[in-house]
Amino acid sequence: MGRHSCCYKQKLRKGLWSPEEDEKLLNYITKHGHGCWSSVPKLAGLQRCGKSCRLRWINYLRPDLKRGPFSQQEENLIIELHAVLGNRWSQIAAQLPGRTDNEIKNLWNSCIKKKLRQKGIDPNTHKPLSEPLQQQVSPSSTTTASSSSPPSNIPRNNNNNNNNFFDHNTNSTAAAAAAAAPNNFSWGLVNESTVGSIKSDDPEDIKWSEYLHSPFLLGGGISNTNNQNSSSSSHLQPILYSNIVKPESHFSNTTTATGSNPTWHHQNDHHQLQAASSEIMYTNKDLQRLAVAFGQTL
DNA sequence: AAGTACGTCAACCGCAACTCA
DNA sequence: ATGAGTTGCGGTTGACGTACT
Repeated sequence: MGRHSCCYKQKLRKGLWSPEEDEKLLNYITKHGHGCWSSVPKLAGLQRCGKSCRLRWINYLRPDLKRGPFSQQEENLIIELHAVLGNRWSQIAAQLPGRTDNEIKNLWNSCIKKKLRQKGIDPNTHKPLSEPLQQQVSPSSTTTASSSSPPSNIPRNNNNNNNNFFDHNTNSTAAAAAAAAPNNFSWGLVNESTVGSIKSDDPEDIKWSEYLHSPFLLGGGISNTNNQNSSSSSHLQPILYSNIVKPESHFSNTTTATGSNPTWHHQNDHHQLQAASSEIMYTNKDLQRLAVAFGQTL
């Protein structure tokens, strides 16, 4: 493990890319696709490691990149997504077509954090800065009070096949994540040990709770666009990521004709969330965990 | 004009997870 | 089951430009 094997090779260039290098890489990938990144530099005639080539392509050369400054709408979306996802920049970027995780991370660190602080909002917790720290950290927290970087503390799941941001594994990490989550929302709720942990007097939290209990998230509104074989126990069920954003921001809660099952509707058909084509895939196992956490069955 | 502080951004680094022999 | 090779992610760094003193 550790350092990429190609980085051991001698005479590899580092630092900024020259226009000539960009041209070589662009020409090669346009003609052949990237394939195995480790072989790209050799085949493209570049004195770079594959990792560097990949990064350059993803962050700069990719044809579908959107250039220019972020719009206010994009910034707002990033803030909302960060409140839910923490520092999972790649997942945030997936909701902003044409933007890269690196770009969003830089924007967050250099600009948005500052703006939020100026508004009296803690960029880590998304709560007012004046709020006592004790209220931000649950008594069962295994994290220190100073590590007030909630969702960003959640261990990332690098399973690239499902992009699932829920922790499937340990009680300790789930508890830490739950303790650090914004608005007392329990990030440990997918862990059986924390079932029923959504407890709050905050009206916003209640909305969250209602939303999280909505039929959509629990399977009622989930369409299986990826695998039509619903009898398969391992098939993936996509949930549009936009439905994880706080509902009061983008959705209105209405009831169906039957009056029994509330459904969430997007308030703006042209919102970028709608434009985002990427979907987060959940396995049945994930959904079952959610159901268990909420005391419901699928 | 020169020096310093600050902000932005591209790129690197280290790590974890995945793939495959 | 194991380990080397590969990929992707988030944190961090350093170069560069601009504002300020």
